[in-house]
Amino acid sequence: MHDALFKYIEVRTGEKLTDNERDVITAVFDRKRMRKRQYFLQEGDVCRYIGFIVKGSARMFSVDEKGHEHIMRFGLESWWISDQESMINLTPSPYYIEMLEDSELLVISVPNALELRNKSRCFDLTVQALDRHQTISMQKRIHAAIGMTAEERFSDLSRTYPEFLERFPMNMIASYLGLSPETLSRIRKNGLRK
Amino acid sequence: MHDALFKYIEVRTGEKLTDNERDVITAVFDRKRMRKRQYFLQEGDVCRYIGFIVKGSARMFSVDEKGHEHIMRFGLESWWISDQESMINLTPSPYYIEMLEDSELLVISVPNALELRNKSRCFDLTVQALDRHQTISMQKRIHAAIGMTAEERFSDLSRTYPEFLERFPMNMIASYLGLSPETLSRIRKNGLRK
DNA sequence: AAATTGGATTGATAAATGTCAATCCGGATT
DNA sequence: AATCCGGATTGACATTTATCAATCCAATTT
Repeated sequence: MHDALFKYIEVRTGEKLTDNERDVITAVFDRKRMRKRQYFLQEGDVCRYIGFIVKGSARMFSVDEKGHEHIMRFGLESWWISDQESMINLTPSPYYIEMLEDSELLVISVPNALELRNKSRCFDLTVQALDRHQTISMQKRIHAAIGMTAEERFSDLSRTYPEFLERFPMNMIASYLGLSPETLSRIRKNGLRK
Repeated sequence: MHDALFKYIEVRTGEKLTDNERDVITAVFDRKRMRKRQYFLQEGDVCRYIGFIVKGSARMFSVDEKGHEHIMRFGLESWWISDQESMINLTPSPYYIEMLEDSELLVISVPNALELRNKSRCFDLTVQALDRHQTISMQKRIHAAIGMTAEERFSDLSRTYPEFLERFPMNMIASYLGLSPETLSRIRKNGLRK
């Protein structure tokens, strides 16, 4: 069912979708089930699809020369997954997108998504709002990364995305924060007294 | 003259501006001269204007409790300055935007900018492209911040924005990279041999 | 010319964080 | 029940980076 997506769009835009818009959207979003550990995108591939998470979760990460993983973002219900740079420039992605739980997605191809923005004003507005929202949240993350200590970053994350702590293992939280799992473990033990 | 902006929009959109569009744009962008060290935005203020740098440069930064400055972004000719979060949500900005050279800007109020997007398709497309571009470059910066060593970040910056090194003092480059000036100095002396 | 200022550099030292190895624990698998 | 495995923790130690203080230099300002 595409209801989760309809609702998401209506909430975001504050407008009601017409029957026609619903049909158009239904036509271009395919339902896709993915299992835990399955890859939505693999390093080296061009990102040709955008996924809307109806149920489940995902992470987008890179792997450096030493084999260490760096988590760029997480995804939860009602979040979108894709590598924007790869999908816009049609360049091979340096990232993996991996499902962290058995998940249910609504998937649209990149060309269809571009076309849909012309057909449905609501969808277009949604994408615009999403871009804006992303820019803002990324700016905050940069601010945290260059200006805060490890402990401050963790406590900031706990406030901003408490659900991450429930949903994802600590070694991934550490990677998201740019820390080693050991350091995060020690921070959680001692820190947060302030 | 607003020519620099017209040219920028036409290059970005690949479309030619109509005379009408040019008039509409000219009507809402004011020319503004600013001197070195003048503030375009101060911490605590709501960001009510967006600036297009015709000539000069700027930095956007925050100041933490210890009085340390953290540079979030630089601006050069043909770059835009504003705090997106503050201007969209009408919240007080945690950032300063300060001119680093005597500069010439084209300034538009936030409400006018929103309206202009409806009046000029080219302008709307430009803003969209800008948002997308920003998202991509911020993602790269996050990747650098959480996954690279200080030395790698500097060498990455040297490749991506060589003009920064020409134009801005090293203590600001250090702040942008999330490093102390001393550490950057030592990296530049020893590092980069790899 | 003298004085001031903003930046850059250097050395000594401290603090933060990473690395490596070992262990532990609980839930899933057989 | 025995085993396996992903994840968390801990200690010892290495490395990176920050901090503090001093100096230097060149460009302005006086």
